[in-house]
Amino acid sequence: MRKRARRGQRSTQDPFAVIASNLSRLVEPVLLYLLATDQAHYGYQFLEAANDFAITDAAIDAGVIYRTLRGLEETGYVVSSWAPSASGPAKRIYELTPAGLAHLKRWAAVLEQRGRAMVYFAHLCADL
Amino acid sequence: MRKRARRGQRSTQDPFAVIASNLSRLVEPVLLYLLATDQAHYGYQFLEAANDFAITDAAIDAGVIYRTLRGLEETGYVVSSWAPSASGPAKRIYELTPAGLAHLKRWAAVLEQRGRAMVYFAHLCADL
DNA sequence: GTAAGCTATATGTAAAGTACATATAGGGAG
DNA sequence: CTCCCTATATGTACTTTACATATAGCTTAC
Repeated sequence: MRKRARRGQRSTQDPFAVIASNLSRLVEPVLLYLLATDQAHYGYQFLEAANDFAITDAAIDAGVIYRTLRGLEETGYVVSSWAPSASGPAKRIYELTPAGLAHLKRWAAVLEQRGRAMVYFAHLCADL
Repeated sequence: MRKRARRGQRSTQDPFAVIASNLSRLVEPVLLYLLATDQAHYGYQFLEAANDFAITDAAIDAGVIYRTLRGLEETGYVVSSWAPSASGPAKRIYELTPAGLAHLKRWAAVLEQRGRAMVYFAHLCADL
C-alpha cells in the first residue's frame, strides 16, 4: 500500500457523512464483490482494493473491514481458513459461499433501485 | 394520515439497513426538498409527505424528523416560527434560507454521483 | 362531560454503527 | 537491532438510529 490509509475525518464535520464518505454499510457488498471476482481474499488485500473502489472514495477503516468479514462469516456468507505466508505473518483467507453470492445479488437489486431513486431525486433538486 | 406510521423494523433483522430502509441521513435532503417545493412546512406535514417519498420506502420516525429540523435550524439552513392553529395545537413553521437551498444543491450533486456509482456497481454484480 | 382519537411537537434511552487508536506479531532491509 | 511493511485484531468514545413515551389542543361520539 502506498499510503498509510489516511483517516477520513467526518462525524461533526462532514454533513454528507454516510452516503458521501465511506458509504458505511456498503462495505459489506463491496467485500462480497471483491471476493466473488477474486480481486481479494484476505483482510489486508481488501483494504487496498476497497480504497481504489468507485463507490467508496474515502479510506476504509481496517477495523471495519476485519469486523465486517467476521460478521459475514457468522452469517455464513463467507468461510475462512489460515494460510501461512512465506514472507510475513499468516493470512486469514476468505471464500465466498453460495449463500454469500445470493446475498450479493440481493444487495445489487437494492442498490440498483436505491441508486436510481437517488439520481432521480438529484434531478428534481437540480430543477429548483 | 391514514396509518399510525408503523415502525420500520430493521437493526438486527434487516441487513440492508441504512440504504434499504430509512436511508438514514437522506432525511435531511428530503426535508429540504419538501420545504423548497412548498410541499411541507412543519413537522407533522413532513411526516406525511416524506412517507410517500420515493427514496424512502419505510416509515420515517417522527423523532428523527423533529430532531433533524432542529439540526437544520442550528446550522442556519432553515428558520422557524410558531403559528397558532384554529383547530388543533400550534405548529412550528419552517422556512428555507438561501444557505439551505445551497446545501440542498450540494446534496443533489453528491446523490447524483453516489447514485450513479451504486447503479454501476449493481450492474457489475449482475454480471456474476 | 368525558372518553377516544387525531393533530402536533418533543425528548428519553438502548442499541447499533463508525472512527480512531492501539496491541500484537512475522519478516525483510540496512 | 531497529525500522518499516505486512497482517490481524480489539478497545472505546462518539454519533446515529429505532422505538417508546410525554405533553397538549381540539373534535367527535356516546
